Amino acid sequence: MQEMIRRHISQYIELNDEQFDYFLSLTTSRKLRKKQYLLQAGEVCRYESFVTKGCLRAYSIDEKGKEHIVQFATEDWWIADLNSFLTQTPAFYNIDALEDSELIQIEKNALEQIYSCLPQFERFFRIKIQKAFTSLQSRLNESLSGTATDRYLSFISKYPSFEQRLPQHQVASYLGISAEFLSKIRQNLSK
Amino acid sequence: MQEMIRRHISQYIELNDEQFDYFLSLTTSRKLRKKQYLLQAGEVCRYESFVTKGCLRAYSIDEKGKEHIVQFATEDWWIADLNSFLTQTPAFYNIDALEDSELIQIEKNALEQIYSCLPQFERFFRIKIQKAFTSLQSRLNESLSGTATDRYLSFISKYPSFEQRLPQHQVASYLGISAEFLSKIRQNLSK
DNA sequence: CGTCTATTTGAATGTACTCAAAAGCGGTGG
DNA sequence: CCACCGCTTTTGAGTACATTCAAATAGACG
Repeated sequence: MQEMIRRHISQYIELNDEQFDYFLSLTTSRKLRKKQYLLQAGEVCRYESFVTKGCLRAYSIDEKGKEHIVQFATEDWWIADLNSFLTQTPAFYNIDALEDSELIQIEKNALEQIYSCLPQFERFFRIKIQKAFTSLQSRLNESLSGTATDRYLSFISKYPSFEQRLPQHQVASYLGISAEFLSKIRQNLSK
Repeated sequence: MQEMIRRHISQYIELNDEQFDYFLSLTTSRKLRKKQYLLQAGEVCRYESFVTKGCLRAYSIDEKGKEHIVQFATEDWWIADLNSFLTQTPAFYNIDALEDSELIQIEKNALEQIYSCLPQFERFFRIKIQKAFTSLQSRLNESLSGTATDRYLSFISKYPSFEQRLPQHQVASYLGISAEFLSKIRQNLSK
């Protein structure tokens, strides 16, 4: 599970044993049970979390009590309320586990220590966030331009495995539609 | 106008005269007339552009020929098709000028040279893109959770000056609604 | 086995879109 | 300086996409 994050980081920057051990020494690991919160809106997001096992979601709750999923994270993904983490202010999003999960976590102080000792990590997180940005932009663009059916088809082609793994109403929440309507969309597609 | 970008960068990282001059020596400046393209979908996005004057937009065009604005950029903003710029592949978005504009541009090679000579620029662009990410996330969340009226109100409170500066149908395109419907929303709000 | 949650189905409703036409506004040329 | 042209905004009628609410069915888990 440490190997997992090492391979992940090594895709973007060079890292020798000593450097990696230093990085690891500043992280902690953690297990979450299904349905357990990693973060609740209003708390400060203390960690960026790398998922080594399981599946989590970040979501907001609107005035009517409805949930809106902004991100899923499975193996090899990072998850946090980034704004809360960076500014150490109360979180807007909730994060919880959709399956029993395992994480490697890093605190803000530790991350800044890493940035100063191992500046290539600036690069690593710059690249990661750039990728996250462009895919978020494409998701926004789809939600501006396409119909719910378009977005659903795009979702299952981008993330085929999620289709198996996630309950339908979670996918509906991610797509920004009601669970009932997703059911109707699927019914239509199957003919 | 060089002063403008210097102040902008100095908000995030330390920069002495020599370093700034080196940075500047790797940039070029450019003027655009209203309606002129900075980038057309299909071209490779060669530059990240910092706006010192004027206003630009990045937008996609869907199958039906409709435009969807993903970003505006006025003074002190950066604009690019980031995915195209980073991977040097054909752009998905178009970028053009909504007003006569002036830019400071940097090419990918130049930027990488800067990253290696002045590593604090890694930090600068990491921070910039993190902010862009969190505000994009909040925009997506609004489009998942709220009605068009909510999004319009949020838009004018976040960017009051845009309201003056931009034609209404551009705002509508940014919000993901038709120009006619925005007109109807405004009519309702004014009573 | 029973309970709780997830999915499906249907009817009524609401939100936003399309198309068409009219009104407003700004710039340009005669 | 005014008339005209093009573009933006408004208004209205009809339509499409997605929601809500309710009820029935199906699955999952202790």
